[in-house]
Order: sequence, then structure tokens, then C-alpha cells
Amino acid sequence: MSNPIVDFLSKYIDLTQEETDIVTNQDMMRSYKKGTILLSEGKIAKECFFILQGCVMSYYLVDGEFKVTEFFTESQPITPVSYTTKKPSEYFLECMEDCIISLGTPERSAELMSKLPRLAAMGASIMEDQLANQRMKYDEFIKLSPEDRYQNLQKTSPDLLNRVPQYLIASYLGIKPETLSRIRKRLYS
Amino acid sequence: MSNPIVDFLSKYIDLTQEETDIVTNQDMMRSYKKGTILLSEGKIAKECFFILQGCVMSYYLVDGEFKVTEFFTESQPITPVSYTTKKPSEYFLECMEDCIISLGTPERSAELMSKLPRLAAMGASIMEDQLANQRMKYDEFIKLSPEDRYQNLQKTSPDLLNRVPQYLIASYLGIKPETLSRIRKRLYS
DNA sequence: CCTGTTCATTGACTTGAGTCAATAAATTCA
DNA sequence: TGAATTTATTGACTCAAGTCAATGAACAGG
Repeated sequence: MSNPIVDFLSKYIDLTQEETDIVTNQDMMRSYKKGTILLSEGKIAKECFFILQGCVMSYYLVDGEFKVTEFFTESQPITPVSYTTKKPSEYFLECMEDCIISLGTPERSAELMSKLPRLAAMGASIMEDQLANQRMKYDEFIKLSPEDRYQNLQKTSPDLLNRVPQYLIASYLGIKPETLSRIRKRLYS
Repeated sequence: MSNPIVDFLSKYIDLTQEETDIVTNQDMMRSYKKGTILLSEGKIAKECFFILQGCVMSYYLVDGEFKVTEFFTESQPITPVSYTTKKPSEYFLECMEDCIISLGTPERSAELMSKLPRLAAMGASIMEDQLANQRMKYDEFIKLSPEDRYQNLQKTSPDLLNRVPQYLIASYLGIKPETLSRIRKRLYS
């Protein structure tokens, strides 16, 4: 029986059966209802996440206004900045759908590392990957107009457009819902 | 005699004298004239960098137009996406001043890792740190207006404003030089 | 199935950034 | 130093995104 976390790790190194078992066993998962806040502004994240099922959104609340920065879906890890820095989070994490999520803690990750030393080296690769992704996201934001960003999103994550209400997509693209509505009209009519 | 790279690594773990010596010895540095291109679009990065002295800028060339994404200065590491992915770079790296830079290669870094296993674990922390920084940069870009971004830059890196011409700062902020000029006028007059 | 709420669209108007073009200031270097 | 080049400022105009407000569509809960 396959485990999404094992699949994820397999992108970086091949796990032995024993290692697979260790990962599978130590795995702790929970389910959350749509609307559940996984992390609030001002709180210190005690856990990191790996999404098995569902969709999670990160956003800031600036002058009472949502500023969406990311949507996470199946097989994506979420390492809150606050989890790394141990300082209060500046943003929220909220479940956009009913979710099944695997939780990580510093303790359990240390335990896992001691059992699987090979994982330690892999940690850098995973982080490197995520860093490269984050950079590309930033660069894309700088390079493209809102309209181009929307078309890009359609290409790269067409599913998102159906899973998430448009006014949140708009925020994610850095524009107002009315503007997104007009962009769509401009493009398809 | 202190070594900036040793100082940098010391933020993550304390190095023994022996370890310090290894890092210091294996260190390979070069100097570059202002205007030198360290990495071109289309080329695969064979090296990563650590800036000992000077300033390096990364930028895309989109329809013949500069899109500045980052300025790197003293004691900052630069790991080009292309260095990680082994694919052609989409952006340029250029020296904005005469620079002294330490070079890293996969081979020499592997060698270093084998001599200093403790460094491997640290790799993940360094990457984690950089990831957190990159996220905050992105989030700030989403949250703030061009005007606020300029004021923020003044606070966090006042030196940059003197080291780099304004039209490149403008590009970095995601606006045109004329607009930055007007923002400055709005703010200080 | 109806009702209230949330989400999406549209219109009229404002505003801030972009564009084009000219000029001024600052730098470079022969 | 002085001429050439690069960088910064300013003005007049355009245009895309924001704002405010109203209407319509989709959806959830009783």
C-alpha cells in the first residue's frame, strides 16, 4: 500500500523497505474540517504539515483585508516561517476544504533523523528545491502583468481555479476581484 | 585572522579550530571587475558564490528590458537556481562593483562535506533560513505598495540606495524610474 | 424548495503607474 | 578640464487597476 509521504521522499532518494516502514509507522495524521485555522497570526507554529488530501491557503490580514500568498494542495509540505524561526507567525494557514494532513514536530523529526541518517542530507535537497520554487514564484510575480499571471495560473494549476473562489484567486494574483472579473471578460468574449 | 565564510557558518554551528582551518584552506576566491557577468541567461551555472566584497545583481531580460530581482552584498551566499537544477539559467548575475567572491563547486562542496560531516546537517538549516527570507520578500511584495516598498528598503538597506543607481532600484521595486522619481518627490518635498 | 448569504459581474468614476519626450544633473574618462 | 554618456527629473497624456455601488448568479441551510 502506497504512502504519499514515502512517494514524496522517493523523489530525493530511494528508500529501503525498512526505511519505508519507519516512515510509514511514525507517520501521524489528522483530519480537519473546511475552514479550520491551522495557524493564526501571532501564534508560534509548533508543527509543520504535509497535505495528504485537501487544500490549505496562507494569507495575511492587512487592515482587515486578505492578502493570499499561497495555496497548498496534495503532496505539498508546508513549513511555516514561524516553525523555523520560533517567532509569532505573521500569517494564517486555513483549510479551504476538508483536509487530511500529516503533522511534523521538531521532536519527531529529530527522532526520524536519528533512525534514518540519510534523511538529514536529503533535508538540504528538499529545502533547496523549495527555495528554487519560491524564487521562481517571486520572479514570475515581478516579471508578469496580472493578466499574464492569470493565464499562467490557468496553465500550471487549472484545478485551483475550480477548487477556490475567484475573489481569493484575485488576491493571490495581487489584484481585486472586480479586476479579475474584467480580465476574464477581456480574454474570453 | 577572521574569514567571512567562517563567520557565516558560525551563525549555524560553532566550528572547532580544525574545522575552521579546513574551511579557510579549501576556500577559493577570485576578484571581478565591475560589470562582469557571473552567469548569463541560457548558461548552466557551474558555481555558486559567496560575496566577500562588493555587490552582485540578479536580473531577467524580458523583451529587452531589465527586471531586477535581487541585490547581493557582503557575506551573502548566492546559489543560482541553475546551479541546483543543472538547467540553463533564466537570469543574469552581474557585478555592480568590483567584487571579491568565493566560489563553490559541487565537487569541492562534496569534498568539504566528507571532511566535515557536521556541515551536511547545517546545509538544511542554511537553506531553511534562505527559504524563510525569500518567502518574506515575496510576501512583502504582495502586501506593500511601491511607495511602501521604497520606504521599507530605505529602512532595511539604506546603503543599497547609495551603491546602486536609482533606475535599477526602481526595477527592483517593480516600477519605472520615472515613477520612483515621483514617489521620492511626493515623500520628500 | 425557498430564503439568506456569499460570490461574481457590470457600470461610472478616480487614481496611480506607464509612456513618450524633453531637459537637467551627475559621472566617466580621454 | 571639458565633452560624451549615463542617470535623474519633469511635464503632458494614456491606460489599467482601484473604488463605490448596484445587480445577478450560485450555493448552503433550514
